[in-house]
Amino acid sequence: MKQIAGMAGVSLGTVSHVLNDSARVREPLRRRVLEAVEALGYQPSQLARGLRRDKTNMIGMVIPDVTNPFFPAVVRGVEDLAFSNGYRLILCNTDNDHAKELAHLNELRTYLPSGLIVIPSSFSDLTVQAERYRRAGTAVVCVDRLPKSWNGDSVTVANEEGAYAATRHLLKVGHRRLAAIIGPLHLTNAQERIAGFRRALTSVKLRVDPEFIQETNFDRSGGHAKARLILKMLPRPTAIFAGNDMIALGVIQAIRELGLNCPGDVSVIGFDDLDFAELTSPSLSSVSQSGYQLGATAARILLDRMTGDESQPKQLVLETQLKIRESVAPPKNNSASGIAGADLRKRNRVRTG
Amino acid sequence: MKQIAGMAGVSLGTVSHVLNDSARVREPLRRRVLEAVEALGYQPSQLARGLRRDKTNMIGMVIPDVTNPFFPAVVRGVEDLAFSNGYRLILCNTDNDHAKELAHLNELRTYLPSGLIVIPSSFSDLTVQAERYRRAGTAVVCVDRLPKSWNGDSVTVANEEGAYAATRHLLKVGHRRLAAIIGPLHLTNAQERIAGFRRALTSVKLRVDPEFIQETNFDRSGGHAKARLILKMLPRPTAIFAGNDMIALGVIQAIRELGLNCPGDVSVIGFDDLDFAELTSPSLSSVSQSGYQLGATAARILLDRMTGDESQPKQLVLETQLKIRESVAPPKNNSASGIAGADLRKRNRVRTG
DNA sequence: CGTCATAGTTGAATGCTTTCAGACAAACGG
DNA sequence: CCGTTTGTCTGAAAGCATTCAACTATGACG
Repeated sequence: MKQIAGMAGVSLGTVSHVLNDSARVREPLRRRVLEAVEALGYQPSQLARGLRRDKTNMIGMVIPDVTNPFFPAVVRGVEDLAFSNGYRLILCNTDNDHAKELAHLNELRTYLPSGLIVIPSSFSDLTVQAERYRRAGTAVVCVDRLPKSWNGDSVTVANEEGAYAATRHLLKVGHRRLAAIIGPLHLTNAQERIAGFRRALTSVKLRVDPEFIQETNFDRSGGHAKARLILKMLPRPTAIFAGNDMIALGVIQAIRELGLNCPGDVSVIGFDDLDFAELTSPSLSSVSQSGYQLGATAARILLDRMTGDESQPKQLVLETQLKIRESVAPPKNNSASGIAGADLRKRNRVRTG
Repeated sequence: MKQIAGMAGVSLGTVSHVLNDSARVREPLRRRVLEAVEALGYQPSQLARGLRRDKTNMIGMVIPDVTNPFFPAVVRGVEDLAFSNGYRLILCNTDNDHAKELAHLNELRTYLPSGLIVIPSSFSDLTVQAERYRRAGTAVVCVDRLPKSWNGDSVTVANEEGAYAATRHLLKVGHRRLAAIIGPLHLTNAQERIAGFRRALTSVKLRVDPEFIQETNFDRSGGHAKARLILKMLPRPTAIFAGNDMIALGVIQAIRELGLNCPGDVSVIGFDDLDFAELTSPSLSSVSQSGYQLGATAARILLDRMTGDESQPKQLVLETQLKIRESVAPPKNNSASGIAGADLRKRNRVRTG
């Protein structure tokens, strides 16, 4: 920068003004500066700039795991908007690990990001942390799930309604013995989805055996393990609502391994409608939500905040859409599914209202 | 920091020394400083630190698109190693767009990252850019593909061998009319894969009709479009080598749409062995490579460089592994596949040697 | 007890940019 | 022709942590 000033015969201040349009500079000078910048291939140090301005052009993004196909979509949504507005993303994976999340959140702040978008892993930290960010003038938007008593901006989907619709569909095609395998219940999206599932059952006066609702991680192996567990209970459920598509994948795998057929013996419906849902065999029915939209919307709110929007916290809830594919079919007529075995274990507590 | 110094009754210099172990500090002072740090919840500004040290604890990572399932795996590999060594990732998507890549590369430098890991989108820029980074003392590692005349560190997989093995397998089960749909040929991995494909054919003295080798994007829609094109040629190929799994997905989709059967009418083999490969219908045969390994290895090299490894550039090449699943089967005996239609168009230039 | 080496501490400079207050010149009004 | 205003430009401070040279105890030794 000093070089530029020298070459253009102006002061540092002027160079800065040209670069930032922060003051009127006469055309000839302006041109000389710009030429020098060009000639030297100068790029301002974002570090120094950030230090001085108390704010960088970075947006922090904290997600559980890039490797889970749902999250990259969100990231992408954020990145697109961020990039086109001159912001860059600094990405952190928490692995749903409390401690890692805290570490990231603490360190990220010292980079003075302009904004922060979080898919929270823990139920409490963020509320405290976000307060610190806000005090430092950094807007925070929460996506996909919310920490306990979150009162800032957020973008989520209508999990409860989505799950309700999915379950209603299962009921409509004739299923009566339903099970659910859901993600960690400290996550609000898992809570809401299971609530939707329950409400649907209640709406037709059906009760579920508590053991037919299993909590696990939002991943394939979790779904697989719990599905094996559930499918060995007799009488076995004729349909399983999976908390997300990864779980659903595990469920389908388990069904196959146990020599059963999906949807013949057991119908499966997932949540997320990931790209591969229509490619699996059988193709997966799912509650569709757009990760990209989620991310883009969050970024939109953030950008607005960054440009001075001081309105009340926004808690946006995006719609979901039910996608029925091959993995859901009516139950077999006499739903023989293991009734024969309903002997010793008295599992027949599920009853029609 | 000034507060800390005040509270502990020492100078700024001492605080810094305690925090960085940059000089011996007597125990009582040291303790007082640490206590003050604790009490105030102080975290050093990474910005100021970076500015002073001419280096931040960030590692820049430039990839084509997080949304393509292969790349997150690489990212994850990098992140794991980076994080556990105290480095953070700053992630940029280029969308295979030359200009965007350049912009990212230029701006990223001004953050003074400690290292840079790139999956290049363009064939030339990086070589120039990397030189600038190196002059600034920043190590650069190239992953997955290389730009033209790259002479720095890199980690790739044995694309040529992988493609060769895959093609040999197709030949072995009896296919003679092979087609390939490959990614952009300015990318080295695409070049190498198609080279492997060709070498396999040559090795059994088979020649391919040039129109049976189609170039497109490494994505589903590309594979879909080109597959539709190829499958309408008569006689139609009995097997298609897809440049990656996304392309393969598009191919399978096209096969289905044209009322054909995979693997009955057309066998398909992909490259990457993405997670979903075993879940599609039919499950996808593929050349397996580990994105995670790729990323982790690159990060390893980078970390070594950052701690002073000045040895010759390393050009690591990881092995691939052939995974045969349902999508490959022997061709139908009389490979009737449209010979009937081999009329007007004289497409019958493929011949056995 | 003076001297000297050593270990421990400090103050100030430094990195790069932004920004604020002030300087300067030209233009304007009286 | 002088005082103001307006429009440009400059110089220096500030932001935060690191680091180097310099300084002060501390203790050893003669």
